[in-house]
Amino acid sequence: MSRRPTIVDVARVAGVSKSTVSNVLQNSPLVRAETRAAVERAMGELGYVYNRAAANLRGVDVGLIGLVINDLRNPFFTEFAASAQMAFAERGYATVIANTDETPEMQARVIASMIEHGVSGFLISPTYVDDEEGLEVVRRAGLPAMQVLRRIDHRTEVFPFATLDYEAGGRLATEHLLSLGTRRIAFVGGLENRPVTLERTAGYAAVMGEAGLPTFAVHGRPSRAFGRDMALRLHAEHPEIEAVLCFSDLVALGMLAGFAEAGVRVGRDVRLVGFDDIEEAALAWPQLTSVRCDVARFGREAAAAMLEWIGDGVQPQENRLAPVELIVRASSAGDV
Amino acid sequence: MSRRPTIVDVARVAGVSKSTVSNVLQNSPLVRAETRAAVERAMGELGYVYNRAAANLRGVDVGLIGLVINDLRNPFFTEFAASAQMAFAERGYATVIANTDETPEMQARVIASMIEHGVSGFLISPTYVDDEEGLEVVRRAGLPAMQVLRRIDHRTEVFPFATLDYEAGGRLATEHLLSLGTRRIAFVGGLENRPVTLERTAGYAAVMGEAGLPTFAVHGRPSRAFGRDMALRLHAEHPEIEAVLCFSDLVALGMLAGFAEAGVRVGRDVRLVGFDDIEEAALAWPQLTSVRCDVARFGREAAAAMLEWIGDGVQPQENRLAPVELIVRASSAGDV
DNA sequence: CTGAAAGCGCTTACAG
DNA sequence: CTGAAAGCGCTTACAG
Repeated sequence: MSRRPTIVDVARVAGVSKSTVSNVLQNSPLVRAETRAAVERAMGELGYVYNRAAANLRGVDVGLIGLVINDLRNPFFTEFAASAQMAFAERGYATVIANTDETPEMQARVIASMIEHGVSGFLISPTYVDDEEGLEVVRRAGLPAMQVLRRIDHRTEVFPFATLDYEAGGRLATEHLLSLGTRRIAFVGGLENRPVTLERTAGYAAVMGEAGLPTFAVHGRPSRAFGRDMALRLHAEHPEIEAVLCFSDLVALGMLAGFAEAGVRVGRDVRLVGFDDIEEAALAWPQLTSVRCDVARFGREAAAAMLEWIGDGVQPQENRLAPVELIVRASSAGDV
Repeated sequence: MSRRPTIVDVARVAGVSKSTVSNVLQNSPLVRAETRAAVERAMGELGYVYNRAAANLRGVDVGLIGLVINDLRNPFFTEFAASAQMAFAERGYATVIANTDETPEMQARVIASMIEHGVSGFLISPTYVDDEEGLEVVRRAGLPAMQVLRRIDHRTEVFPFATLDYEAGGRLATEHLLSLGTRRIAFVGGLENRPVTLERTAGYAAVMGEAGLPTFAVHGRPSRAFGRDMALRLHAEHPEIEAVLCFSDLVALGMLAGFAEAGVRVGRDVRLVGFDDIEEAALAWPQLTSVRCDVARFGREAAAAMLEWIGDGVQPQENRLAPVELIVRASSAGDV
């Protein structure tokens, strides 16, 4: 574990000055081809590795992006994080990822830590915080940051916000269920008063209202367990419900299990629609109709917007809604 | 976006030298309480943030760990990554995470990038590579690295290996099925000749052999889709099979869907056991018997071992097997 | 096209 | 207990 070679070592071996080595590193057009070759040979010989910390000190972009995720274990966010990370990697950026587990304290700590590490910018899917202090430290550090999927700071002129067009998804799903002739449609899942819940519910409520129908919503943790419980409860207490639009596929998959347990045939006795279209939706039985949110593409686009901001200084638009799409399968439409 | 304050600015405001500021930063016991207080006040006033890159240059541990994951989208690895990351965060370490998507090229690139960023060590769940070059660059950089969950480099004296005791899991599951009276037990899933597959199959094969029973194995991608296909095929072509031990819960959940589709009652007509005990196992219908691999604990322990290595120089033992446990539910035992 | 020199923000002996 | 000085590995004008 001897000292790692530096540009000075490379320079000595290549018989040039360290400035020249640095120029090679910078891909400067100034340096002659033979010189470059000699330097590169020396690097290979010595096993030289670039020291970004040193470069950073001189004010160069370190090539590090901070990715702060409220719940990395949720497949939806995992997909987002993985897609964004890989898009960054393709452009030569490494990604510091942290799971805040929905705790504001964790979020504050990891953001502070990432600033210390000199990240060039942030993509943050934030935890809901009471105070508006959440992202203030980022602004003070003068770092570009985008809020994705959840907006906790209303200053979108400072922290541009990008998400999927959930409201449109809610509309599409509800219109679909109406078109099948169902009238008594419930909305299940999603924590009350969360922006995401409000958006997903809004499209549903709007379409129901336009059709002159009453809404019926039960909110709660968007988990499989909640879905299962609600399926059993709806079956027992509200057998009149003909269709359910779920806050998320996790809830819908839980309801699928709960209905199976209760002997209710999904797609026939009751129509079920999920939200997100995670991989499993197509593999469940019956297959789950769902609002597809192409989160992989969303992740790549968010990464691209961030890099454009860092690289060319073009700040992303304040609010960006990525389109969604309804994927119809057997859980809502019977034997399709 | 003016220049960020440095220790020199803090020193000026606090009326001390920059050495003293640095001593405060290092929590040196040398500095007087009042001086420390004055320095901390100045830091707060200026919004000072520590610059780790600069500290790193002086040879201090940057507090960055590299986490290289072959498939971050797989919930099993997500859980591992999230647990490890959070354990590192608790000890003040940030984590650079990269998904290599099972490609050796990606793996080589992200490892190189992390070395440039000055990580203090690696936790690597590697991609299978043909050449043995995979981790060589890490060794040359003199960095500590553990292989987790998959061993691609046999030099465990250099790259200690830690995984879960899959063979014991296979034994437990097979003994359980035998104890229920089933004799024709198949093993489904897992890519052929992968170490993980071999380990998970080994326990099954050993117990079957001891019981004087023949083995029957079908290998393939450990995905839901594969599981569903195999359920349909087994039902059609091998109705004599009484029980199935799956390579993973994903395969088992796929089989659950496939059997449902085929009208086969799992837990009665056929007994099914999964592997990993992901959250969904307990929420499927029927609930899935599974070999529980406490990957969250495994992630925390791997992180702890890494930090001990970095901090105190104690290299982890060469091969470490974390215990597993069989969780019996309805898919194998009927109405339990 | 190449080299000598200054400086990025910190830490670390060392002297006081 | 505190400060002056050197140096970590790089980049960046600038002079040649």
